[in-house]
Amino acid sequence: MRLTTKGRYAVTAMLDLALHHAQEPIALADIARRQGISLSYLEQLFARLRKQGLVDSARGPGGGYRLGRPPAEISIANVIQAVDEKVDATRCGGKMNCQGEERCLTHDLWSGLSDQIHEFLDAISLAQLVEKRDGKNGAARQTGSIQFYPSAPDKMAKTKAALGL
Amino acid sequence: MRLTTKGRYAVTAMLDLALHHAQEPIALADIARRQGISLSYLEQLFARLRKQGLVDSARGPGGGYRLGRPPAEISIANVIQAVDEKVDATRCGGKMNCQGEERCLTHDLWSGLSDQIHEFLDAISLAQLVEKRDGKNGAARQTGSIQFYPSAPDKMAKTKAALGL
DNA sequence: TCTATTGTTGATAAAATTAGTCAGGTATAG
DNA sequence: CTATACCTGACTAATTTTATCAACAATAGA
Repeated sequence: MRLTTKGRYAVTAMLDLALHHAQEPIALADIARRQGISLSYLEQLFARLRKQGLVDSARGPGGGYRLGRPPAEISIANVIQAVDEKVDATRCGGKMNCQGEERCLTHDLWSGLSDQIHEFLDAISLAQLVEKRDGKNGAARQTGSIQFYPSAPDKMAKTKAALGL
Repeated sequence: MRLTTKGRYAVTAMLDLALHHAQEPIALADIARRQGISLSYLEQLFARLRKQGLVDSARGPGGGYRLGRPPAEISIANVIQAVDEKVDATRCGGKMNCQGEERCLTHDLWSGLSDQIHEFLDAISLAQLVEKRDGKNGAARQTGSIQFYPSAPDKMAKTKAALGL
């Protein structure tokens, strides 16, 4: 799991879409203007988001993009993975041909952590982020009260367990 | 909070050090060989880690690096922040001069999430990762039972609260 | 004490990867 | 038709990673 500006742009754009969910399709040009991201870069990102089914597109005048499924069913991890093609984190692909005991050991530790991060981000949906701030007006950062991904209770349990709770 | 290969290398190297904690200093050449990271890159990373006091260095034959403080007192977030100089995540530095309502809105959502990720990683120490696999031999990834950062119980509570628990 | 060895430190630059731009094409509503 | 907005692929810029080099520090052994 990697977390770069690319993923941040994608999440930001998807949040923008989620805020206009169930309305007319949103043109990328609007998102570009609102979020301060270049149109051409957005086009590149949305090509991938579309391939993953995270968004639907409509061409022509009045066209644009819509969320491919309800915001509650799109996790942050979904979005990031769609645009940030995964790099073989361990560099020994599934800890084979990984010579030396020490190496596999640290690689195991890292990939364990990496899994935790992934589960963490997979437990947060677009809907949650949006709902969260509907309660408080604009004070989204002070009080962090993020709920778990509701449509995947099994993952929630898993993440809770992972946190030792 | 950014999560790139650079941070991964740093964490991997620090884990390697943690595994040899309280022994002789470890030469970077050893880590480079064991973890498959270029020596020169490690030298650059460790220059930063040293400046942050996360490691101590010893020169001369038999020299190398040691952890700067007990592994239980070094969080993953510490390591990543030391090498990955922070990028202004919102691009409107603290949500000022952020024209347009929509923009600040999504930026708030993002920075809230970003804070969560940071707290999450700050709640995991090197010691925990190492201890974790001491129980199970090599099966570190299947059962994720990461404990919270023991020397910072306040942060643990904060993270728990952030998760809505 | 002198010297060879091992290893750090810092600067600089090349190679490789990633991020972002640009110029054109395609579909569609009016 | 035509204006809008998606789509695609080639291109450039920026960053990350590796490599090279020149000093410097500490130690072991003669």
